[in-house]
Amino acid sequence: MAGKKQFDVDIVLDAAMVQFWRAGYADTSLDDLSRATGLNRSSIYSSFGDKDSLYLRCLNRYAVRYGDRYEQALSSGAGEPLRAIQAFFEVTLQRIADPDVPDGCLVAQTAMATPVLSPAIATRAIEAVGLQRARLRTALNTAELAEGDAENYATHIVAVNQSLAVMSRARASQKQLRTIVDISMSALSQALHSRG
Amino acid sequence: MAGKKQFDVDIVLDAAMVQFWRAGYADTSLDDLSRATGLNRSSIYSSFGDKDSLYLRCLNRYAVRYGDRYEQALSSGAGEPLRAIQAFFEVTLQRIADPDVPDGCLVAQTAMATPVLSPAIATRAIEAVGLQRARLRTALNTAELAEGDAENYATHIVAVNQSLAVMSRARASQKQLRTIVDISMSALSQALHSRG
DNA sequence: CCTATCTTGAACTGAACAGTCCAAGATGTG
DNA sequence: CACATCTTGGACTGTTCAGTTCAAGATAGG
Repeated sequence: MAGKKQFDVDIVLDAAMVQFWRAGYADTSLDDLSRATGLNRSSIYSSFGDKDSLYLRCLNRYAVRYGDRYEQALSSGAGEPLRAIQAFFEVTLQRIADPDVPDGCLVAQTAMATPVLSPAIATRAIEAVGLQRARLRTALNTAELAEGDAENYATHIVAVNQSLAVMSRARASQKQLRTIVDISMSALSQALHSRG
Repeated sequence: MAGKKQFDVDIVLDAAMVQFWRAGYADTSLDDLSRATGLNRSSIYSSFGDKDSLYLRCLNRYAVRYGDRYEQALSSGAGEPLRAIQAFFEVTLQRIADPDVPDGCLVAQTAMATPVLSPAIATRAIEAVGLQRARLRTALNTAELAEGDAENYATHIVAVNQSLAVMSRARASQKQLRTIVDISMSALSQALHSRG
């Protein structure tokens, strides 16, 4: 059982990420991680460092993976902000509908726990939210919308997107989640039409 | 030091509530509770039962206290849904601005942790969200809005209200939180005016 | 002022925790 | 086949956890 690494780092990180995502930092023990990944404690420590380091790596992985998908969604509706934002929300709605990953959102959950997490982890979660807002601001920065409005709608949309994490954990139905999104979309549509 | 209770139950529950609210269930130890309340472990157990029972009691206290404030806000704008909902959001915005209590929201945070909390606690948090939605539905059930719209806006507003908890923990400014609310208010205003 | 009653503080218990260590043994090289 | 190298599993450490126990002593009633 040695000589070469006996596992695929990406698969292990995915398993750890899902475990943290489902149960949170505090309620995930190293035994949980060992069980979820199939690795024993020594291998986890030698490959990923301590619990904080592994969590940070999982959070980064999550932020990059879904960040890419959000980015892609936003640019798929290029030039048409309404379609871009709809595609953006669709990423979240589909993730919540996917039975292979937990409800909620690792970033939202990390943000909620900032008072008890290490500064590095808390900072990373806040950064992820800020990056999300920047992406949205760019997608909304068209002739159809005043600059300040782009900023404001970006803030609103980031928040509504996070609210889906809370509501999905509160057992809201897919239909209810769509309703939440639809009303924000109608507000955006209104703002775009009053100018365009 | 005995004969009569040496403490005020309400003050103790408030202290425990704030502790849970700030740090969450998992990151609050009985030592933390003992420190926060000034009571020792025996007194906590004899007066409130185990950690789960105390948490549930704090959650109920939170739900009732702020539930009353939300209720009051909604009825303060009687007949005028727009004013009622604005007052509703104001309760949350002022709570977040209050330096005497933590950011975030005990209900939102409990909802986020449903996968690792006891069923009784998880159920109570989900109930609290449902009650909030019912309150909003009632306040929105006017001639100015179709019945289905009242339901839909209630769902949206509950979600946006929860999003303020996440965003406040992600260090959003008061101004940003107000922007989030304002855009939902504009959507509601639009829906009301297109009928009234 | 005496006694039954009740709160309280501190010590205790067994379990779970994060993190460390090392012998066993599989691997790749020569 | 032999040896140096590196991963791995499991045992171990010290700490912290939730929950229990109980003697010390304060209180209220007679």
